[in-house]
Amino acid sequence: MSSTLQTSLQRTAACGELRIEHAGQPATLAGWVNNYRDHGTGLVFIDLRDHTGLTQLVFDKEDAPAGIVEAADKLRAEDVIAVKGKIRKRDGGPNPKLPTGEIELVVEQLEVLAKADTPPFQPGDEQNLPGEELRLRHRYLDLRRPKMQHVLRTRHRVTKVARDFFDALGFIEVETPNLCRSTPEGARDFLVPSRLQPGEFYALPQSPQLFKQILMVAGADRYMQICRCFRDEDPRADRQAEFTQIDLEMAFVDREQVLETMEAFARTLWKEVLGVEVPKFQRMTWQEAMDRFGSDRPDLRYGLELVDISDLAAKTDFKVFAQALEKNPGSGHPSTRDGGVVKAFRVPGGAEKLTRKLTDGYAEFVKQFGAGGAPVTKVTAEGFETGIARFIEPITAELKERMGLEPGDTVIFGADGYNTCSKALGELRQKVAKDLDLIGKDQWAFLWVVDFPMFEYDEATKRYYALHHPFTAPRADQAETLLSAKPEDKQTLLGVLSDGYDMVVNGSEIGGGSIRIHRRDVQQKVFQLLGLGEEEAKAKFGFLLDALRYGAPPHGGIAFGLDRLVMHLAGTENIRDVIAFPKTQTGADLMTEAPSGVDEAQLKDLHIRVVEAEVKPVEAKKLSANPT
RNA sequence: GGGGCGGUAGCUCAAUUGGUUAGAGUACCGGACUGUCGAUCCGGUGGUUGCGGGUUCGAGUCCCGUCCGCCUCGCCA
Repeated sequence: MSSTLQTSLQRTAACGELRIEHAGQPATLAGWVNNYRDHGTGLVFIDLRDHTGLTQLVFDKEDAPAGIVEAADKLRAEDVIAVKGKIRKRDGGPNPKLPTGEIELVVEQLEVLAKADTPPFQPGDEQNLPGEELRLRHRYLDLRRPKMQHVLRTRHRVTKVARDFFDALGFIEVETPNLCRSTPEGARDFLVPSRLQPGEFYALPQSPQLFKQILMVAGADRYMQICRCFRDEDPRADRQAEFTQIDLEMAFVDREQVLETMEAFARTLWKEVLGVEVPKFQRMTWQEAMDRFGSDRPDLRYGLELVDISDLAAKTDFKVFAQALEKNPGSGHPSTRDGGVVKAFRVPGGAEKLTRKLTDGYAEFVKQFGAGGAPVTKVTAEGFETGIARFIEPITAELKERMGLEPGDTVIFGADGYNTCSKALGELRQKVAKDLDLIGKDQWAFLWVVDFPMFEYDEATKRYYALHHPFTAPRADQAETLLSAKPEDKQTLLGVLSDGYDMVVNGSEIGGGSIRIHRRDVQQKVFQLLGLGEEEAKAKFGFLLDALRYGAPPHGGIAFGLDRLVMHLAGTENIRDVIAFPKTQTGADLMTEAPSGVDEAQLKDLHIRVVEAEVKPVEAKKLSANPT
């Protein structure tokens, strides 16, 4: 059957909205054929789908004009049709699985708007989800799935709530450029060649950071933008090279005002989207988060807290402990010098639940974070047994007291430099929580992590790096220390705290920001410490230094990761699920087959020559990309 | 750049130690059927086991390379 070019039937209802009270009324529906149940010459059932749900259509020879049942007989999955008929209470009894399950539409008029080829997979079949590769290749089918429609709509809801919330507080949305100057710090830039200026390049923005600061200097007062950002680094389950930020900045504020505003936004979001009342956020310093959880974005939905037992470990004869404690000797806080530590966490009831197989796996697991292993032991009424029990026997009483150990617990140890030890145990803590199913459903553990160090020092390149970014202000009480410090005052500089903050929920960083530097001398000092010479700073950030010269208000802000917010609100573990057209791990869009080669003429315009040896074998790529 | 897992019918998967004609469910095609809703029943089509090479009497299975996808370390101011 050929389909029509235009529909003469106009929808009067969506497929998910008809109820028993509509029985007796006429209705016109349009949508996709989800499913057909063909009872032969006289009776056909079709489930018609749109983004709102399903309605059962009945084509019954006894109730329908001649020819319609025969036409319905030919309908297949994903055909697009419009139907007109009468709503009635179902003859065959209700289907409790459907919201529309008490009614059906008796079809009197059928229009086939588009026949569909047999689809590679059926969006209506939630039981039998195809592989993600296929879903991405046929994203138009994948997005028809009710779950994906829900995500699209959740995402819309989030941006809508954001715009309304901040508009009510006097924020204005301002667009900033996508063709930007490349910046030296931070992630790898995506570059765009300039046609008009041969050999020069734009960079796509990693964030509108400097533009929004300039807007504060320009008197915008309160700025917001929902903007795309680009970082040319390898993706992860929660990270895409191209992602979206809800970007915000406020003038004449201190940290407290920013945190209050942004916390109110997050709570509004959870209330509006999920109906969840989020209690006031906890706050935790970066140092405390690292000490207790081995992470700057701790998941507070469960315990398994890390305890420093270095002093007790020093009393044992265990070589692993002794060697760790000798690492990176020096004075000062362990976090700034990576001094050797021994830490441990208690797994309540672990003696029974943590099998040998699991704990052996943990030893392997921590190796990927640079740790040598993860010694374990079990707690008994008398002391310890198995694992490293005999080594820690001398400190039995003290260890039990320090960690609150109970018989039946397992203790997992880590011994290394502070950074490695914290990272390894922090990651292991999360793994144990998952393995033992300690994470309750529908728990929301929000917190602010504050008081980050300004700098970290990289031994390989022998220089400081900004932990957040180079425009983050030092905490007010640290400014003088910073200004008077010399680059060689390493202990002092590594101890300087910034006025930065991260919003964290369930172990995931969903927003990060800071009070910015609004004083030119402070900004210059930071550039200097980061190894940017005066000339270089002027060349790369002259516009910022100039702007700071002409009257900059104190300001600060935050950027939320929109994709991650939606992940949490939609309950998905994968960032690709909340992006309509995401890319794979090799940066490919499987539907459009981007990236692609371009014409010689285009390259010539852009003054670009591709080095042949580095071109990927296109034949092989195309062959496996198109199995059909 | 490193580590791990995967790729078999349109789709989801199976195939003993390397051994006969690579199977099942579903989809698709044909037929039957007037109350189904994962419809049912009968019959049928459908495969260069990602690609290339190697070992072997014999490879979906073993080896090497490569491509694609996922997880991850590095990276992500």
